[in-house]
Amino acid sequence: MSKKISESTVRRLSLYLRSLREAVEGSAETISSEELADRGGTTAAQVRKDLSMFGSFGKRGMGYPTAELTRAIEEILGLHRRWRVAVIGAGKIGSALVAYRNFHSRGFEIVAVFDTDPAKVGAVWGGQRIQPDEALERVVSEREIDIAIIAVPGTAAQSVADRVVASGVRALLNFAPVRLRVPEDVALRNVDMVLELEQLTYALNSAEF
Amino acid sequence: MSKKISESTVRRLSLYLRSLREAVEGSAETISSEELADRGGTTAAQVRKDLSMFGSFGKRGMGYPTAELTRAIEEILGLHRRWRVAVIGAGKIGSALVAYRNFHSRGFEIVAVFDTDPAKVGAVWGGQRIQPDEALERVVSEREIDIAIIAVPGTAAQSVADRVVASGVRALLNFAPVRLRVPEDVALRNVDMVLELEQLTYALNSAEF
DNA sequence: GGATGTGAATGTCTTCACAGCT
DNA sequence: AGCTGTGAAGACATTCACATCC
Repeated sequence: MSKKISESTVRRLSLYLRSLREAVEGSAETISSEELADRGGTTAAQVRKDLSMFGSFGKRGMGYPTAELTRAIEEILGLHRRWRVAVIGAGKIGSALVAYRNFHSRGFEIVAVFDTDPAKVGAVWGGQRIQPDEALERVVSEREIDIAIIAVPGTAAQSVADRVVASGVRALLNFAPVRLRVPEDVALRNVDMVLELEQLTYALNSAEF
Repeated sequence: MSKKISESTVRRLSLYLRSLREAVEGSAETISSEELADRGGTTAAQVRKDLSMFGSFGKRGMGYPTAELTRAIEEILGLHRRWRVAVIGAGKIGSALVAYRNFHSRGFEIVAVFDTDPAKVGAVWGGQRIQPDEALERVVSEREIDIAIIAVPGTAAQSVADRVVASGVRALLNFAPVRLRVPEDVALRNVDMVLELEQLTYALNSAEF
């Protein structure tokens, strides 16, 4: 165990975790690498390799104990604690994120929402009063935000990123269709819906040879 | 050229395309692999490899002609035509998608929206009347939907996927946090926001060693 | 017996480095 | 001279296959 962990491995851990939670609910005591593979869309060998990077969780001949492995993966992914999230941009996407129930149930707490539009500031969404853009730096550091979700137009995204990073945030989830520059100790993930659609059109377009 | 194209290559083509459009607007006649690399967050060699998979677009000593390369990549990605999209599920996410202006400007036309909730059916969003779930099969095939965006709860997602695939759709963009099973000739991309957040918490959690 | 954990083999993607055009 | 296009090398990821242990 304990080599360098690839991004794909981490992504698969999240998928295994989901299957494990279902298995725990279905009160299965153990689960095999093969079943985890099936549900996660990969192979049994891959599952074993991924897990072996972090330790030895299974029992030979038996499989993996579901409850224990669930806790182990939660620990690896940092899900043993709750995380404080700010949503920046109270447009349609921001609104959908604030209302998204899966965040809360998976340990993510939206504790601040921001917008530049004075008409929106002051409104209350899901218990959060929308705060003005000027309050960004102060509130982000006071409220100890762990993760900033950027849901502003592309033109504003880099500036928002710079400001939250300067205020101490080390993880960004960016919905704007632009490539953000961040210091290398800041984690960044992009959700880019047009890009996903373009992967689909590529597939459609090449399929009709 | 003309070997098997990897998913990463296609993803990068979308990013190059974005930079190219900016370059065209800035009226740059040509662009070098190095500049494309910079803007796309990759290396010059990677840009040249990616492009060389599809042809020989550059001039040695000069770089790539921006306008021509833009058209070439649009052609490769299938963006020389418009695509007909259905959004299934008129919740918060569906609502954000219907309102998302970048779709339309990038060649994606939302031509149908569906929901099971009788209270929502009949409402008009962005020019689209929300249609009842029962109309899914009929409308999807009549309106010749190319791409279905699945924005329903996880429990309903597989059934919706099966139905649109049966109605002839060959490309799905899934926002539900479940692994969908589709025939192998159907293109599928997932947008999974909890999974993205979990990649971030992994990074945060390992950073504080 | 049955399923894990893991080196070794294979496959895939990225980077290097330079020949070949313009 | 400058920058592309591309085989070859290198890095990385996945799959195989089997010894190991419950």
